[in-house]
Amino acid sequence: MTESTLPEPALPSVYDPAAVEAPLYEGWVERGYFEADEKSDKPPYCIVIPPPNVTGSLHLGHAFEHTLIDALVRRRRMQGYEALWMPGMDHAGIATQNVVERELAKDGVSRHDLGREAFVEKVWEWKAESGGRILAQMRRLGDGVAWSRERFTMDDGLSRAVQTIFKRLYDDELIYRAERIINWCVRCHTALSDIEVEHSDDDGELVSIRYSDDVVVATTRAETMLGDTAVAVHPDDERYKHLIGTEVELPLTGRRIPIVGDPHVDPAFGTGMVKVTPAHDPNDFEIGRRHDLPMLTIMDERGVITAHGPFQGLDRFEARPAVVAALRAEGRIVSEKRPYVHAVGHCSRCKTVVEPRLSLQWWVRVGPLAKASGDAVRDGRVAIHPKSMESRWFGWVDDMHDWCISRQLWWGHRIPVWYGPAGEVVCVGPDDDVPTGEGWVQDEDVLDTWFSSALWPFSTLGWPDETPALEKFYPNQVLVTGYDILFFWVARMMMFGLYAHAGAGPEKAIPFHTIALHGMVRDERGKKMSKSFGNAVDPLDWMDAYGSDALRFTLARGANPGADVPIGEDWVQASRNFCNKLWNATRFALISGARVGELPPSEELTAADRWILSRLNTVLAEVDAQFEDYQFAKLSDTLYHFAWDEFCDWYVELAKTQLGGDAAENTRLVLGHVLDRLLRVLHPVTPFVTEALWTTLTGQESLVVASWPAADAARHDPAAEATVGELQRLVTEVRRFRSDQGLKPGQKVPARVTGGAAEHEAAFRSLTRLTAPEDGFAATAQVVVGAVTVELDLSGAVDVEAERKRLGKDLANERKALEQALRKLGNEQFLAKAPESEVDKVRGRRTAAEAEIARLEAQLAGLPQGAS
RNA sequence: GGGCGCAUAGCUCAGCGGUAGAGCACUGGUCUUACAAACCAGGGGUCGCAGGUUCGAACCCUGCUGCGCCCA
Repeated sequence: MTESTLPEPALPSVYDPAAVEAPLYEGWVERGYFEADEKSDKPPYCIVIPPPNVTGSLHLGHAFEHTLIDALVRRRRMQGYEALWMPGMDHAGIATQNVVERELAKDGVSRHDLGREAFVEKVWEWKAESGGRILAQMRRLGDGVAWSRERFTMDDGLSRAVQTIFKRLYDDELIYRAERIINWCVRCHTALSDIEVEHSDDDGELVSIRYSDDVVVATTRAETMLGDTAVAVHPDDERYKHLIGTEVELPLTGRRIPIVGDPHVDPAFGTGMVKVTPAHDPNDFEIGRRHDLPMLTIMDERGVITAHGPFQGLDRFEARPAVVAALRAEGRIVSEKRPYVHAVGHCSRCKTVVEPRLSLQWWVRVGPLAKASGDAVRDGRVAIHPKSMESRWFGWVDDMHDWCISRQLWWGHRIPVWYGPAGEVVCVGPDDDVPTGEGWVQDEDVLDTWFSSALWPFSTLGWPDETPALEKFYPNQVLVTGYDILFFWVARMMMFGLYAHAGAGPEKAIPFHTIALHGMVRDERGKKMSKSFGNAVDPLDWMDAYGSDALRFTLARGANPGADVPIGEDWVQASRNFCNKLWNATRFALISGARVGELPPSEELTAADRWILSRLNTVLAEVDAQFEDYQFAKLSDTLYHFAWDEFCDWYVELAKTQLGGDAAENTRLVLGHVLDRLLRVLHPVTPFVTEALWTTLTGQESLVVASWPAADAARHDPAAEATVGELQRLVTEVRRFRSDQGLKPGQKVPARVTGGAAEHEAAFRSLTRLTAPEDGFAATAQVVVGAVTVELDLSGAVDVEAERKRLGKDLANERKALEQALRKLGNEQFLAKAPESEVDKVRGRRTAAEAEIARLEAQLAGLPQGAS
């Protein structure tokens, strides 16, 4: 049986991802592998995609998240679950409206020129033409989503879900309309919820203004003084107590405003007196409410001052220095601190400084909903992975503020509330008649995008209709998302999921059983990726250069639970190399005639065969446990080491000697068996290369629908592992000797082996290039490992100094080990208190070290003196 | 200002009570008939600092310093 008669398989010697990936993906889709059947008897496994933004394109954060989700879903599909990964996008109200308005602006057209209806029509046109680029990019990544079920938050069905839940919440008085201070973006011209505001420490100024001889206040927003309607002090502040109830004249305006006592004031900050601008500051608003103060709005929606003589028409940032200058002219500026670093809120969409503003908006009363969300985690119905993130969750849901849900936009779900001519307010459900007649108008605002995203785990499955898909796949099994949006949509999905399904009972109401949180993708130095910083990477570039599997494997390998993931090009390259390694290992196996078939009984297998099968069994069990615990980094690492360090570096090398002998046929079966299982378990993370190799190896249709390999405990073989472990130590020692001696890797050296190792002597000699002793064999050096002694004939050309150095190093290590052991054994406390097993271990270490030291000293003494 | 987290090899990270690990990078040697995107061998860490608990601490506790994140 000579291998040369076997045909060379049709695999080139280098893996070329570009040639493989696209056709494979299209084939999977065509054959419907990613579609799910809600009528199936299989247990359900459903994950909904965290909906990417319709304006977005694939970035590394998506690639990361999708890699994890895809791996989970693919594994469950292989395990026989009815696996469904729901794809889709959200309509991203502000972002999308901004994009389309920018487009229109190029032609000098504003949305107001078009009017609401025509503008929304334009947005739909834009969506059809340019939106959703990310969906095509997901195919490159290999995302196994059920394309036939793709959803969009503005679709009819999902819009109906939005209207349904709005009506229910409204009727339950969990939605209300109220005038409050909101975060106003003067550029986007809309309200923002608290979490759409990003705070940063910015340079500003702190100006202290004398309102009167007794009253000095400090502010970072001097222009707001125009809207002051009071000055507040702490009611117990002895310095100012007597002023409470008096009035002071507000400079520049001539208005007289009261001095009030309010416990909110911090007497230790500044002068202990604060100006109160109820219409332009959330804290001042509360003070204003408590003291029934007038609420004076001094800016319009663009942030332009609306009154007050000389300041009228100035932008807020122009008004600020102008007001300060005017006050200075009156000698009222006590001090100015500049720069003064303080926290400033910015619109998360456009980064414009947010203006707190009194405004009439719609709100969700989150109290009972947030409590239910906290309870679902508290009582274990919903698990958060990693558990350490739970405190973050409780910290948020247990102290959640009411959610501002109205947005002054045109793109989105319009609030289903109608106002009648006589002040009537009617909330309209999806099947209700819209009020008609003179004077009835619908609310102008639309809902926050997150309001519809919050329904995503069930609106995508058909809710509010009781569809078979909903019955089968709700609750979802897992939600995979970044810890940074735990509050954005996880909290909201929990609130709405639990509320909408409350009637189904606590177990069925939850939107998902598990929340698996991942971190942020960072660059190779751990820095946050951002366009402005210039370190953002387009994942498409890396997929082009190294293949999708390489990118996926790199991301999975970096995914420690809840932790951020640094990624650099070097690492993607390393993953590409790993894929190439798999490619070539399979290529070798095929050239060698490997095949998948029934394994012979253990008795007929060599120690090497039994060892790799034993290791495979262990690795399969480990990977299963790691998958169940969302330990993507660990499972990737486990597979990387098994594939490369154990299978390729040892088993394949050992197989080469076996293939030339009686065990050849068994070896082919073992090679095929291990490779088959290895490719299967790697498939969820690196679907493309494994598919290409596995179909070639097995001749079967696809790995996507192949079964998941189960660990087989019967293969566990400690004896074989011990045998091969000895062989590995022996081979490594001889190689070290050869390297230290400066022997060329290919150079054959005659050697005599005594003291064991008979079983694998052929393998040993092959791996170390040692030939059988010939006539006139004269040992000039020896390598000893345990009971085995290898005597080598270097034809007298021994580098004695190198040998002395090598043995000296070993000796030093052994002496150190002995010293440590003796120190412990000399400690009576250790002997008395440490567990017996621990003491025994140290005793064993001492005995072994003593023996090695004696041997090494003798060997050193036997070396020729002075020669080199 | 409040809360949370992290400081381990040149870099990025595992380990979380019993002789310090990985990947990449680095050094030396090899085109050894699957793979030079590879193979073989090697060097490299008083586990941020200071105390404490323990027979024993990278690992538990306290404080400090430096970073990061979230919230105000």
